[in-house]
Amino acid sequence: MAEPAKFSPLSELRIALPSLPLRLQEVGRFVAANDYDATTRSMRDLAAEAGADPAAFTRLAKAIGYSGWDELRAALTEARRPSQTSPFSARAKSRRHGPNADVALISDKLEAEAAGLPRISAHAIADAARTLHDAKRIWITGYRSCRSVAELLNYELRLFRPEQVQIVGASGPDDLDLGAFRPDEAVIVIGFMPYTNASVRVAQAAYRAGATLIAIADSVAAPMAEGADHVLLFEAASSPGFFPSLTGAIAIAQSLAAATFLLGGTAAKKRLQDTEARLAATSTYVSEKG
Amino acid sequence: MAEPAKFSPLSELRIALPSLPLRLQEVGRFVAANDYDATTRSMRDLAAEAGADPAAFTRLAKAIGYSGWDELRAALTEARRPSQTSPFSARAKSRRHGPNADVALISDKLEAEAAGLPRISAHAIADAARTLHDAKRIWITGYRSCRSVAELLNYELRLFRPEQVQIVGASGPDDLDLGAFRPDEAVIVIGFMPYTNASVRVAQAAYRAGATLIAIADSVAAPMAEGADHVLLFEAASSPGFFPSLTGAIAIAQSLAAATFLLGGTAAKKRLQDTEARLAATSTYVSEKG
DNA sequence: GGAACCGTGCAACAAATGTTTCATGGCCGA
DNA sequence: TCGGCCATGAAACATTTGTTGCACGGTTCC
Repeated sequence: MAEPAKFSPLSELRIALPSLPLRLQEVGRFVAANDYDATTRSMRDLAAEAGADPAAFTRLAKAIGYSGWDELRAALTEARRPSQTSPFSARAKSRRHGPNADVALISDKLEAEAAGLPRISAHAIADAARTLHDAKRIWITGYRSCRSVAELLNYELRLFRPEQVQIVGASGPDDLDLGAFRPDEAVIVIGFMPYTNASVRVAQAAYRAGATLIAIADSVAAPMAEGADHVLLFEAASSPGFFPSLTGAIAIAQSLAAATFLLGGTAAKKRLQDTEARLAATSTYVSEKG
Repeated sequence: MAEPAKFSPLSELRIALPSLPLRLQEVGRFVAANDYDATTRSMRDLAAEAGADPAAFTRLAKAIGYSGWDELRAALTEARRPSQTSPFSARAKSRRHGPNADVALISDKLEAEAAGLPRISAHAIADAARTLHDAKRIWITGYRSCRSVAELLNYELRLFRPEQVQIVGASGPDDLDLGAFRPDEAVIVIGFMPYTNASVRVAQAAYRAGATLIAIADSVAAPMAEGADHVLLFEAASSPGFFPSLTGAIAIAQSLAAATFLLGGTAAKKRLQDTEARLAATSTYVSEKG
């Protein structure tokens, strides 16, 4: 009965709309306008809100080629499913061959990463920064490629909070640090799939010690995010086929450091100036020439 | 019963997760990982796929403060509602002097960084990758916050070229490495204003030794870009007032690594697979569960 | 060692779901 | 004007839904 849907269900609906009975048009428009509710709420619920008969929804579905409302809704649900990376994969495939296929791939990668950045929640970062501001001490963890993110965060935070920030395992085996977590401290764990056992251990230790746990991960389902007080999400898999992308994690780390710095007020500002002055005094930097 | 949800339902779930019974944790993780299906499909369906008892879902919902699964699902549904186009609304609201003006700042920062990424030249990266592919050995340099970029590049390149990549100064004073540069080797120097003397010294040493010099910098006028065979530019100052942004540099580093990997062909692929297999064998990663 | 407790799966329950049937009312063609 | 047709709403239908009571097995605490 239900022919394979070549078009998106919403398109099918729009196309068939004009040739439908009056009431079905009404209901069809309602579905098109509220397709999210259509996938989540019940048929009777929708009927009540649309001021129509429940049966009209079943009839509508059959009128445009589905076996019933259930099947239409299933199609709508699949059409809305997130993480559909189809646009990129399709494009990457089509461009794969050619003289400079690698150039196209790099462009795609950059574009994808740029698209991923704005999805990061600024609110979540601001909240996490407040936590860091209140913490007596800040521990940072990241393994494998996430180590670079951890070290960047460590570096920037230490610019204005030198003695209160530290990477887990920096001064000896990780295990020694795990026992040092205290309830008024904050522990930041950075990781994405596949997750390293070590990072999960750190997160669990932080949780057990009662320390505030901040997870920077690619999913709320990440094991280090369990029991975390703050979870900052980034997209690691935005570029197909290559290593996972870290730009999102870097952006989060830098935003987090900047927000924490702002909360520090004049005290943080003075610390930063002191650090900069010391670096300048030891002639770390190339002197500016006219 | 159902208290007003201050946090997102997924956050509540995550926070409560560790203190839950074993089987409830299991289904909780499943819900967190498949929250879209959780809002659209039926409880029994989910239970079948998760290999758990349907009752567990009801119990999970009650355990974290909801009156039942229906209410939890309703909360998840609302949290996912697409009309929440946070980037614009959040910024528009808090743009003024509010309690959290920092949120607006973070949003701006992220947006600015996203806008900066596509300006990176894919061609320049592809050319530089070709150089790296031909190099007998690859040296990497970055100081201060650029150290994280250097280490990420080092990490990713070593995944498929273990013995030919190394950070300058990794095994002793920098000066020792400076004398080791050879004409058939490549040296990558990463830096932005203000430039550190050390990085400039490395660049000059590479130039004198006749090694191929690749500069990743914020300007063609950067001192380490003088005499460089390849200059990859990124925008460091895109966010006003804060620390310079490193997302551009990270994006370049990752694209560079990916492009070099592609040039490596099957040999590089095999190396990477070997590395991954070794990591898996030593149980570095959290084992995936069905 | 016994008792109380908790976590867990199974099965039965009432409620809600999507579907179908039926009766009604309006419309057009004869 | 009549007869057939179709759109429409209400009610009855079989399923499926989320829930709850109960029994079993393991653990903990006297």
